[in-house]
Amino acid sequence: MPKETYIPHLLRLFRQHGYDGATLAKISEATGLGKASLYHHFPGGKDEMVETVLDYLASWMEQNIVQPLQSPGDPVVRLRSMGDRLKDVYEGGRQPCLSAIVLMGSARDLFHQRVQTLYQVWISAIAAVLTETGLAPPQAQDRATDAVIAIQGALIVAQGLNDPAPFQRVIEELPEILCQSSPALS
Amino acid sequence: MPKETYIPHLLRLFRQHGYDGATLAKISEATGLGKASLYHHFPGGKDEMVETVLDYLASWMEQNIVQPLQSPGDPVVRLRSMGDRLKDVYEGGRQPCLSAIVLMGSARDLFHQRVQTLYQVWISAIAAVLTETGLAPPQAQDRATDAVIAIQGALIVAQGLNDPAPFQRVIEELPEILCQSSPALS
DNA sequence: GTCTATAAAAAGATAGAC
DNA sequence: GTCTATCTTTTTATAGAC
Repeated sequence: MPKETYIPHLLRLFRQHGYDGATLAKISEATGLGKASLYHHFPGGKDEMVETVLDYLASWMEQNIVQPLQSPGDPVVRLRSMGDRLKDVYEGGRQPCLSAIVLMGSARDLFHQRVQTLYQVWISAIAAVLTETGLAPPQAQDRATDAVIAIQGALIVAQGLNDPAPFQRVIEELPEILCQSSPALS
Repeated sequence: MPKETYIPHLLRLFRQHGYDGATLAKISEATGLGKASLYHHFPGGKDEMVETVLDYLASWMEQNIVQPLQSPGDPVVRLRSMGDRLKDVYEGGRQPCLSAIVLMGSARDLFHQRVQTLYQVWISAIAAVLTETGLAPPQAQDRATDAVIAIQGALIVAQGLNDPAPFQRVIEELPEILCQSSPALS
């Protein structure tokens, strides 16, 4: 099987156990591949596996978040579509964010640049939409940052409370709040 | 030295490397104690070390967050004092949250109950302040949850962008936003 | 309370057959 | 492309001296 086949398994596993907690034994079990086969697909070992998944997530974000945000139409509608995609990828708030996960392990330095770029791209895409609504660029940047803060925070709190409701509420409310003329989060 | 001596070192190390990434070798180096000495203080190994640090953080939160929030005075002032203490403990946004860290490793199940209780206590304390301002209990609960979401999210984004500014901005703005009659975050 | 030394287990990685 | 078997290194944990 081509190595792309295993990206969903790897994503799930790294989200569940973190970089350091996802041992080759667990990866082997989750993918159904022996260790040697894993090294055939990913000669660089775990690092290359995480890299592959992060690359996949970057292209997922480009396709499912950034491009839809750049398309024409009502800003609120476009932000709602972002929310729908986020509910998909985070399974309604039941799954944590891999970017946050890799920031919190011994692999932070290794992948920090990738995560930073991913956040920057995401924030910029939201900010571009908000400037369309008449918001000045600096305020749009702050408010877009607050949007990502709310999403990431909601994922953490949903994990902590073991209840996806906070995440879902944030996703519902975010589009309108972001487009209010009186800033809510910024 | 009594084992409390090593709590700050352990806190720093677990925040930096996560539960799985903080090996006994690193802990030994950070504390200046040999492995055998570590087991003398913490017979339960790493699990007991994390437990000890989480217990410390729970009592820190009771003293520095919950009690000040319950004291008399202007709600905005009390929430600002919470912000000051958070800036201390998270070193201005340069350090991640240990609660979030333990949620994202192989020790999640082991410590999840502790983290859940900690979040619940924190949210309830904020909600109690907000009901004082005339907010109905359900809305106060939601808005208090949003406050913790904003704080946790700001820590993640500050880590991801490698820039403490988002955290500091959230801390500055939070007290007023929470006490606005027109809800900002909820 | 701290150390050195050592054991036991787990994790990462590779060789070579099929 | 996948496997079994093996090897190396790291990690956790303990025994026993000081």
